[in-house]
Amino acid sequence: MTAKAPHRPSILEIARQAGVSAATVSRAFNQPGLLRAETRAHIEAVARQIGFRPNRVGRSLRAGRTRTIGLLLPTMANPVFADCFEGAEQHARAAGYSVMMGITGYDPSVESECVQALIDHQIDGLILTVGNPARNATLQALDDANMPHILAYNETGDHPFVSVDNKAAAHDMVSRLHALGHQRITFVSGPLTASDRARRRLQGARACAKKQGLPPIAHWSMPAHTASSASMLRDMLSQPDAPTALFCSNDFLAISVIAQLASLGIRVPDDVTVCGFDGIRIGALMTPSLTTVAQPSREIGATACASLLACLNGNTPASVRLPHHIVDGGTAVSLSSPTTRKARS
Amino acid sequence: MTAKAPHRPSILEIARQAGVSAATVSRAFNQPGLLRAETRAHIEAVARQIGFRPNRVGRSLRAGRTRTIGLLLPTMANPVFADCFEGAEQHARAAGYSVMMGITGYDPSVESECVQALIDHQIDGLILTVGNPARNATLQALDDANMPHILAYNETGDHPFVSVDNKAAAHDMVSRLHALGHQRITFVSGPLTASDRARRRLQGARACAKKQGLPPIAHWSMPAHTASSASMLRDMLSQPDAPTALFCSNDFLAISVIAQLASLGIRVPDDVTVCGFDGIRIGALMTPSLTTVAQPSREIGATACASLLACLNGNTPASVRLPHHIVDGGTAVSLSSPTTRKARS
DNA sequence: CCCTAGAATGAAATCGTTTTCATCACGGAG
DNA sequence: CTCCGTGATGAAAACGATTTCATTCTAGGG
Repeated sequence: MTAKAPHRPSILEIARQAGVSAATVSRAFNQPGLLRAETRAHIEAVARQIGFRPNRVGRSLRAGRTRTIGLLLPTMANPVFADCFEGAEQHARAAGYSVMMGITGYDPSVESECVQALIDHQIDGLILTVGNPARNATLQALDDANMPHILAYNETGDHPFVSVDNKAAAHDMVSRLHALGHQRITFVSGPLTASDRARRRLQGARACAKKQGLPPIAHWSMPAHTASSASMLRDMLSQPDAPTALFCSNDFLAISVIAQLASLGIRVPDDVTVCGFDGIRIGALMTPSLTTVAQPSREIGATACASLLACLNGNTPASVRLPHHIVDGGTAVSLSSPTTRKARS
Repeated sequence: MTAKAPHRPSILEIARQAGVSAATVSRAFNQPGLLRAETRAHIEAVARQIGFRPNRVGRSLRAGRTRTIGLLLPTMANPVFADCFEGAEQHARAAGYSVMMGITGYDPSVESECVQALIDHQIDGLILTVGNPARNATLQALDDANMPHILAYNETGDHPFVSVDNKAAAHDMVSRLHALGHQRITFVSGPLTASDRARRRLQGARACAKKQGLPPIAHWSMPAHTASSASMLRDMLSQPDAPTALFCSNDFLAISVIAQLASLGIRVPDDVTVCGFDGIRIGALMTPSLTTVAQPSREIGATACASLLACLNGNTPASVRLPHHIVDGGTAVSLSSPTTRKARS
């Protein structure tokens, strides 16, 4: 029917055409110094002419390593992970590594299924973000399989990680809110209390409140991005001691909360201050722009990748916390001057 | 020093421990029907006890296929591609395939570099979005290498694709703007006029304007998301025949344009109507929410993957255009009632 | 002139799996 | 009783590369 299957040329074809052995062809690519300049040039010429490219599967099998790393993230819909991914992918490619992906949706069973698949593919190492790193079966499996890995965003004592200091960052944000005159601050997180990041951020926020003599920070756990959570917000904000500032555990949630408040006729920041955590790009493009604490997601990915590759070269991995910084936007204003927003635009 | 390298058990270990040959172990996994139930159970027991998992590299080498597909996208920062990716990844995983990623940043040289790497890894097929599919060297290389592939978002006569009908979609949007009373509409795109999608959308928009007797649609090409483009916007909107509606070639750009207008004190939609293209989730969460034409990105990814897998099973791939639909948001209002927005919130 | 160190190359084993072909035992048809 | 098909299994080749070991050849020292 169609043209005959094109049988990609193997190293033996080149060897035959060049009148040398397969070993010599292999050396021409891997240890050119061992060959006479003349032979090497000849082999290269033949290879180029035939369009030869070494088969990475054969190479991987013999070499015992694939020059491929795994990357396991909860979702790509959150720009935090998208940026992290880009940072890691770019770094990996620059180093000659390929990237095999898995998306877990925070589901532990998908996590281990993906990790198993990646291990089966003989990846050299893995960068991953899990829902909850404590007593996590997937991480245990990685240790058991002796698979080098670096956590991104997660923090735990048992595994190397790259993240920001979530506690300190949340501390800074609460401190900033306090400086703006806010006293009653509520921490808002998604349904997953299982998230170690949200938990640390809440801890940091509460520690700051305590240290600065603020009333204790309440914690609202939003069910989902549905309509039901809007009425919940309304009820909570109409209580006698309603908070003047909402500190959302991530930007995505903050944007969603602001949208729901808008649908209730509650204005941000005039009626209530809202801030987020992550520093996603789109937050700066909203009006008013989102006040948040930015973490360097792209660098987190790149650093995790660098760490992992170093690890593959025999170095022992070290955990890193990259710097964060507060982004002053328009969604958080001083309590005493609720018109800041107008001045801003 | 540390524990001896754990030498992942191979099929021969299992064979020895089970007292059978390697072939039999292989069959226990691949053609269980050929074995006596007793032997199979025994082998399975031994395998489970030892914790054996077949090495996909060895398997791939012998089988001539890796059960891995490539996915090459311009960026993950745009939720359109993030969603597409998730759709494809999930579909692939459900079918037992793994995904190897590449991010091109619309750079043709990165495109071909990544494709070459993927081919070297012996992927079975590839889903990709390129900057410009016409006379594209990368696509040519795929054909030459006889590598099955499906374009996502791109459209061309020479390769199978999955997309939406960009012309018709833009046509619909202009029609909607016209119905709202807008006559002077400008199409705004990014710096890359090379994008075949933006080009098709512009064509569709202009076709609609012509058909409905509107003045011809102007085309503004924004330099980048910098400050310089803001002053450009101001100048253009202060011209005598300034447009009343801006149709942005994608949501990301629309959001950026709205932010720049805000910084100029130009209100959307009160002073000018803005709409986008893509239907990214965050657009619905902005206030006012973004008017746009939504394309089913997740399904585009999933469908492309389904097409590709069908293709790997011998089917001839067919191009598909999935349905789009207009999302009426708050950024586009009727010219006669500029207060729609307040009524909306 | 002989011997040897070293450079250049080839032959063959190897990585882990699949698959073809051969072998063996067994049971039923003749 | 013989023969043969069939079901169950094993031995070995194959996939494409790398790498060890052996071999050949050359040049230089004694």
